[in-house]
Amino acid sequence: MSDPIIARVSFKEQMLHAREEAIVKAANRLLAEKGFDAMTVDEIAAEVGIAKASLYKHFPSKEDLAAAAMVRVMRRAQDFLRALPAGDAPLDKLRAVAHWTMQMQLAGQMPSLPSRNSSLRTTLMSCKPFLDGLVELSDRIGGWIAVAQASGALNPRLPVIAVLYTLYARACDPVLEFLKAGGQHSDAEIAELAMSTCFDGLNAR
Amino acid sequence: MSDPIIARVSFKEQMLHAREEAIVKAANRLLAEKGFDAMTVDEIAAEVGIAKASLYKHFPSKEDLAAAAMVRVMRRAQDFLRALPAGDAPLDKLRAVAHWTMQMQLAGQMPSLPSRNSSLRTTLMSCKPFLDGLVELSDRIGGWIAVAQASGALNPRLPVIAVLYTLYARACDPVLEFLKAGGQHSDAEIAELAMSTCFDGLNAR
DNA sequence: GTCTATAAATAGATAGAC
DNA sequence: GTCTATCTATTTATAGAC
Repeated sequence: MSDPIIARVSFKEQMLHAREEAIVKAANRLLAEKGFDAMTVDEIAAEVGIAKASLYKHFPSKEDLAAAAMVRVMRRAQDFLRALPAGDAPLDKLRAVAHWTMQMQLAGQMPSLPSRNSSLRTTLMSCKPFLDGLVELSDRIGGWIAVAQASGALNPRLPVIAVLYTLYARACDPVLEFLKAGGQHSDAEIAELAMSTCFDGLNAR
Repeated sequence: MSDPIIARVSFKEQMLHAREEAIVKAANRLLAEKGFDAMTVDEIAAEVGIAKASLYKHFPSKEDLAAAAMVRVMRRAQDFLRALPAGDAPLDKLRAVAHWTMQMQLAGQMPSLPSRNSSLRTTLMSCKPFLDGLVELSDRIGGWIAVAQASGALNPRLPVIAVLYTLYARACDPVLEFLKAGGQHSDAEIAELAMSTCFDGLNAR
């Protein structure tokens, strides 16, 4: 067997990591359900089942905790992008990403974006892991957009940045929530409708 | 001249109304800028230039004040709909409405929609003027959508409710804010891009 | 590290003088 | 009706025992 001292440290670290993962996961869920301003640290602690003071031993502030949750989502998005088959056409990759973000939202795991002058925005703009992830994400997706436009698959008259922002915005599209509240459609149908309006538009073709 | 007593009462009422209009207007602006949860009653009072206690003489709560602002926007939307030429094709009317909501948002006058379990939602769901306005608006627009689909202008495979919700959602589309922050496009160009992605989609045609 | 208890700050709402 | 001053509740954050 391995050195007992190392093993014990490793076990402790695993427990620590698991606890922090549970905290960030709860924050992620509440961030999706009600947004940064409306959610409280008490709720997060209650959902994890620990005292609020314990939570503050792991994260220095509510903003930092929320930022960690945002970084976690960013990492998941990057993992998804990397797992896409390299041979797929750029348009197919873009559609896959859009569909993934919609499924994330329908599953209650996509944070609603912070309002314009929220304190969370300030923190995120100083959060290197988040910004780096955002830049890498935007570069990859932006590249696919440009190629898809050149090949005639995407409308070439739209600036790349406009298409990119539109895809980001559709990840938080309230239409999904509206239709889900209506109760007339399954999650799969809702995602298909949103995909259609996003890529094909409302007009007939 | 008219009866001086009546004239004086009328003048007072005009002042009262003007004051309340100023309050609601400030609330409307802040509702658009940072949303219901993030804005404070102190900010509203400061913007109007009155004491917070005075504000509470006009409106019983923050929720009621915000609801009044929402009703005001609803009334403006109804006025816009009624002013549309009766001879216009339904699709043109739908495009005109969408364009109007985008201009409202670019002008900082479109309230961002309250998060799922905000106390404002509860108040709005009990606010008859708002609900009546919403129903009338939805009926009118829904009728145009159905006709536009029957005439082959709009995609007939989309449920009317999905198109309606999409138009509502695009009134608060964060893409407009993103592009405006980018500083590369004028408001008119941004509105055109949003109109194109909404009705024509991202795909080439 | 986790807890209970509490501090410190903020925000919605009100009392009471004028 | 408007103001100043204050109340009450909530929320972020911390102190200190274990």
